[in-house]
Amino acid sequence: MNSHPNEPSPSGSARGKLLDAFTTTIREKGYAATSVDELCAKAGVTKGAFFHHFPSKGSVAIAAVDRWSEMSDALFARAPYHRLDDPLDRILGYLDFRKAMLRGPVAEFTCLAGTMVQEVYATHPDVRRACDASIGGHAATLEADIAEAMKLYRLRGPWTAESLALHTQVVLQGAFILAKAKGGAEVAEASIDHLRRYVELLFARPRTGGGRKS
Amino acid sequence: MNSHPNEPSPSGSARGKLLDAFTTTIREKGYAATSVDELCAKAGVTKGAFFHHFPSKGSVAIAAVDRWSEMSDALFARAPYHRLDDPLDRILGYLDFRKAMLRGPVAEFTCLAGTMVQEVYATHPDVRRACDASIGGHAATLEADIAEAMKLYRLRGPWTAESLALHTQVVLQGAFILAKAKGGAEVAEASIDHLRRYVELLFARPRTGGGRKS
DNA sequence: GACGACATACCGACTGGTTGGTATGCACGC
DNA sequence: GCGTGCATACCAACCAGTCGGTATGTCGTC
Repeated sequence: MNSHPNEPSPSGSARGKLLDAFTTTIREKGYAATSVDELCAKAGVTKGAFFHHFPSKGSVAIAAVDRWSEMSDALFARAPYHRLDDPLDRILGYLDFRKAMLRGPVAEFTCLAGTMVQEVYATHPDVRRACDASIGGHAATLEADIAEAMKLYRLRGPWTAESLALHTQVVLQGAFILAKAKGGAEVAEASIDHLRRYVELLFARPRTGGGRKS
Repeated sequence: MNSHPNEPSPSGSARGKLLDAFTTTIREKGYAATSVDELCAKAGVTKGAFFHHFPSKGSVAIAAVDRWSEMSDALFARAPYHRLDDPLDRILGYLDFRKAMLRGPVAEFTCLAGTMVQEVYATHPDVRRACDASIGGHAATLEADIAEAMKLYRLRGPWTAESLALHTQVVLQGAFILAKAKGGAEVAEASIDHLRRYVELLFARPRTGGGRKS
């Protein structure tokens, strides 16, 4: 899946540092506004190193998105909500986890793939595909829990596990945009609250206490 | 609110044509990847005309977003769902209207402000503000109907009219991103369906038939 | 109704800096 | 002695923005 044959490209190497610099810079300024020179400066490497490791600017984008997917897969895989018994609790746990991630500057909690795909979807088809795979792949990790919860609970309305999984990503991506527009994460938090409430309403809980939560 | 003293800058004039070209091009390729020369070529005017009407590239962005707001305000203001008696029906009518707008190429139904703010939120504060005002202003037009519906129906969960209005925009903006990533509007439609179902669940309808709808 | 003074709308050549990308060189490990 | 991993120097294309100029009004005033 990585563009280089083997090597996980550690952050210490020039390649890894370029990937890091790309990821953080694109989330701040976007793809087109970020120049190769700037990337090299931030990574502390020269342009020669850049074009030694990547044949073009677009190819770093693909490599960075691939690595982004791997790192976020790992991050979510080891998150504590997976240990919950009830699949619905795991879904809600995922949303709580995402909400808790909304800390610090906007550029530090937003999604690389979502940010980049807006700019390049029409001009760089291969980058678009990589971003789609990243978002879709992440959504797919939710699908199993959703499908399992659909068997356990009485449902409201006809919908598929896939569409709900994608809907969670829609809300998150949209929340990032509003957070950028407003300059703060509060809107994003409120929207995740709405999404959480929606999920709770979709799966009619058999019994036990009411729902508090903002 | 317009950057020029009077004049609504009709589409026939150089200024209007530049605004049109800007709006369509940015939704395809983004802000940074669109050059002033390209804008002039698409508008069929010269660079001299461009810098006669706008002091900088960034200032077209602001003028274009302002015009975008005005035009979309007008579009939604004359939409038929406003004639419905029930405020909840108006909210659902708005969502149906938005869903029906998802036709043709992705670049033709996406939002200028949402697309642009991703790129410039950290680098062009004035453009960011204009985008925020555009999205926030549009959300505000929903708030009255939501507030009215909140008085008529029994509600599930604690939330404000403002947060739900913003949540609708979050879902729409996110739906546009996923549509760009996947290269089609289907995800966006499915997400609006989810949002519609959420709204129906939030406002507990007193009686009368069940809810069909996809 | 002719006159000059000034404004608006636009043209297109030009500039200095930046862009993505290339060509070449070199140090070091195997 | 040869590939890997860089560094330096360089390039043509392109970038946003400038500037001197023109064509077409539109005033006031005599």
